[in-house]
Amino acid sequence: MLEVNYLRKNKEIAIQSLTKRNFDAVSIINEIISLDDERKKNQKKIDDLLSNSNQINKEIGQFYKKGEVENAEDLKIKSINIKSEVNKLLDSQKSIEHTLTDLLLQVPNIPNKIVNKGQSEKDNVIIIEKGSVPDLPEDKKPHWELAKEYNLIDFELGNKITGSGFPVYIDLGAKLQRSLISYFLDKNIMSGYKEYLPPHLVNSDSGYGTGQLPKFEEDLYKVEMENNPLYLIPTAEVPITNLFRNTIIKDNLLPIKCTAYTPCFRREAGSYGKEVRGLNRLHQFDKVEIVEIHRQEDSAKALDNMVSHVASIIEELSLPYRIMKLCGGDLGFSSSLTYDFEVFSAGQERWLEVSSVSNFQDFQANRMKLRYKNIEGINKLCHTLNGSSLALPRIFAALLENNQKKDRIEIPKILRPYMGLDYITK
RNA sequence: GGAGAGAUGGCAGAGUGGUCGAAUGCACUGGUCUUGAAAACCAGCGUACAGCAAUGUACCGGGGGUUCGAAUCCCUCUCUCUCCGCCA
Repeated sequence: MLEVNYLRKNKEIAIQSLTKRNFDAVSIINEIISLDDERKKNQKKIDDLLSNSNQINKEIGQFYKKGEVENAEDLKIKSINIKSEVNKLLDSQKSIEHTLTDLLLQVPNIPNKIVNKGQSEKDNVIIIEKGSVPDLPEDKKPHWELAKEYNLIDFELGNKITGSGFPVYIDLGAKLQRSLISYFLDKNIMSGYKEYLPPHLVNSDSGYGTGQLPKFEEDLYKVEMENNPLYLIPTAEVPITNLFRNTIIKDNLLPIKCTAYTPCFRREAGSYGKEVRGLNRLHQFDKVEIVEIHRQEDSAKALDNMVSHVASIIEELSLPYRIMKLCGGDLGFSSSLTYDFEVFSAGQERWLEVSSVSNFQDFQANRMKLRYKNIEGINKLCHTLNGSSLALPRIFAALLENNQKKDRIEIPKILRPYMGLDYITK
C-alpha cells in the first residue's frame, strides 16, 4: 500500500511510473487525494468539537464537586448536542476512511526506475545467462518419466490420497528432496540468515500484511474456523515477514535476514496441460525462502546481494540458468523490482522459473506498520525484500533431466554429502 | 473439553467513574561528576492524525454499549495463565 503523502508529493512520477505496469492511475490517485483532503477537513471538525466537549465535561465535574447541580444540568444538554453532532461526522468519517483504504489497496507498487514498460513475460529482459546445457542423447526423457523409472515420485498415489498436483516422494526421491532442503538452509545460514520454522497456517491479518489479501484470496487454500478463517501459506514470505508486523525495530538491529523452509500451497485454478505436467506446477510444493528487512537507503544494494546469493546456489548445483528482470506488466502487485531465475531443464527443453527475488520497498511495510527508529530517532517504514532460495520441484526436475545418463542419474557434488550417494540407479 | 484468573507504555507493575496518556521501578538516551568506567545525581524517554508552530485529537488486547464524562461499569470476540480431563 502506498502512502497518501507520497502520492501527494510525487503524483506525476507515480502516475508516469505506473504506466509501465499498464496501470492507469490518473483518476484513482486524484480520487485518493481529494478524499484525503475531505478526511482531513472532517477530522479537524471532529477534533474541535471533541475538544469543546472535553472542556465542558471537565466543567460538569467541577460543578458536581461544588454541588452546583443546576449548572451541571445545563452543560449536560450542551454536551449531548455536541455528541450527536460528532457522531454524525464520525459516521461519514468512517465511510470516507473505508473508501480511501479500498482505493489505496487497489494501487500496485511503483515500479523501480530501472524497470521497463512491458505487457507480459515476453517483455522481460535477460540480464545474465550462464552455464552450459548438457549434451544429452536422442532418447533423453522428461523428469516425470525419469521419476517413475527410478521410483522417486508417485504422482498417481498423490491423486489417490489428495488430488492432482500433490505428488508423493518415495525412497531416494524423498531423500533428494530432504537433501535439497538441508543444503539450501545450510547455505543460507552460512550467509548470515537466521533459520525459522513458522506455522503453515496464517490468519487474515497476515494475508493483508504481505498483500495476498484482499485481492488474491482465490489463490489460497482457506480453512474455515468458527470465527476467523485461516489460510494455508502460499510461501514462507507470509509468516516470516509478518513476524515483524506492527513493530518498530531499533536501528542497530537492522538488517534482519531470515530463512525458512516451508511447504507452499497454491490453488493454481485454471492451470492445465503441458505447463503443469509432472513437477512443473503443483498445489503443494517445498520451498526455502529468504526474507530481509532493511533501512530504506540500504535496500537497493541488498537486492543485488540477494540475487548474487541465489545465483551462487544454482551454480553450485551446476544448472544452466538465466536471470530475468521483470517488465512492468509482469511485476507482482507489491513489488517494485523483481528478478526471476530460470533453470534450463534439458529433458523438456524448457526454462523453468525457480526463484523470484523482489524488493517491495515500503509497500508491505506500510500495510503492516513495520518501522524502524533511525539514528535521529525518527520512525520510518522499513523496506522488505524476499526471494526463493530455492523452490524445489523445478530444481528437482532439472536435476533429473540434466543429469540423466544411460543407467543412472548423477547427483551434483554439493549434494553428495547430504545424499550419501554419487548417483541414483534403478 | 470443564472450572477459575487475567490482558495497562520496551519490561515489571499501580490505577475500580472526572484532577489519567496514565504513578513507581527497571531498561534506554543526554548531561554533571571521573584519567576512563561504574556508582550517584539531573533531565529526557509510547504511537498515529492535523498544524509552520503553540497545540489539539485519538489510542490502557479487538469490537460494541451505558454515561455529560470510561483504563475503570456492562456485553461480545480474541489471546494468556492456573487446575482438571484428553492427547502426538
